[in-house]
Amino acid sequence: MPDPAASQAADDLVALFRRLRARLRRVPSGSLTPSQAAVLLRLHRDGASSTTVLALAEGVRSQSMTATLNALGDLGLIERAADPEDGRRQLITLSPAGRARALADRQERHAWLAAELDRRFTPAELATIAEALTLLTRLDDPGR
Amino acid sequence: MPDPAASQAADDLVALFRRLRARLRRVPSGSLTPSQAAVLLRLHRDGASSTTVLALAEGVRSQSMTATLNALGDLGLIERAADPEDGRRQLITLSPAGRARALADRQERHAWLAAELDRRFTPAELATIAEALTLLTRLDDPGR
DNA sequence: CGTATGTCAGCTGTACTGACATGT
DNA sequence: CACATGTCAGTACAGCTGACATAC
Repeated sequence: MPDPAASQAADDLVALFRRLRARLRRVPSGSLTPSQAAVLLRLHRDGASSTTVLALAEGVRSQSMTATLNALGDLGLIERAADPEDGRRQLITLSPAGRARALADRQERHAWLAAELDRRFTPAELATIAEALTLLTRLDDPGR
Repeated sequence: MPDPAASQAADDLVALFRRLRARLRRVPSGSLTPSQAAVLLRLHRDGASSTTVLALAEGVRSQSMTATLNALGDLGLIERAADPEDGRRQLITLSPAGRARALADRQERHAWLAAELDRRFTPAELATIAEALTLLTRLDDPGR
């Protein structure tokens, strides 16, 4: 039987997720879908990658990542090249258009949420939130 | 230009959401889908309701709620009755089976997350998290 | 041969919009 | 009539599994 505080926090976390997710979905965000934007940003931050690596990083299956990459490819935002060292692998990089889009989209995507956080919370409250978010990333650590 | 701390928190919040959502999705949870379970729990907590009211509470359109309610109806977990005071409205209540399922599902659904929180965090850290979650619900407040 | 990478096809869950019947 | 409630049909997104080709 876990700590009642943990049980309460679990309830709150799930409830917050459901409601905030619906809220975030309604924020206009360029023409890219959320998963497309996430991959674009990751490529911009971490440089060239591959389907499998991106899938692991985003926590999805490689098949799902393939679909996202196909969409980004159709939009001309990424380029694929065979890895000279391993013919199975594809090196995926941002096209020039993709680089520009990553920057623009980042601005647009987080503007609403950042403004809301800034507007609704004091610096002290923001510090508490930031600390909790850092802690919560532990939930996503593998295994232990 | 918002506080850089707000901007950073917005980044972290979105990233945490993406990854934690994927994680939570993989937790086995009875046979009910997440949205079905959420509606069942709400009916159990708040009593009889209607399609429109439930849709507003869950932050979805009435058409989407209709689909969820149809699924719950097919499972025999809810009952619908015409509102005697307004023929357009349907009074939706839990069936006896629905009441039992709501309780059982609640246990099962949050067990994993509560155990993880309990396992990975100290009481002090849990307190920080609980405080931040309380703060963050403000984001979902209407308007101000 | 077994393993790893990546793709395609098909399914599910969830929400959306538009069109519409019905009741107030 | 306008308005509210609820439904059905069609579509989009994002994940999943299974089957498979290809390269190591």
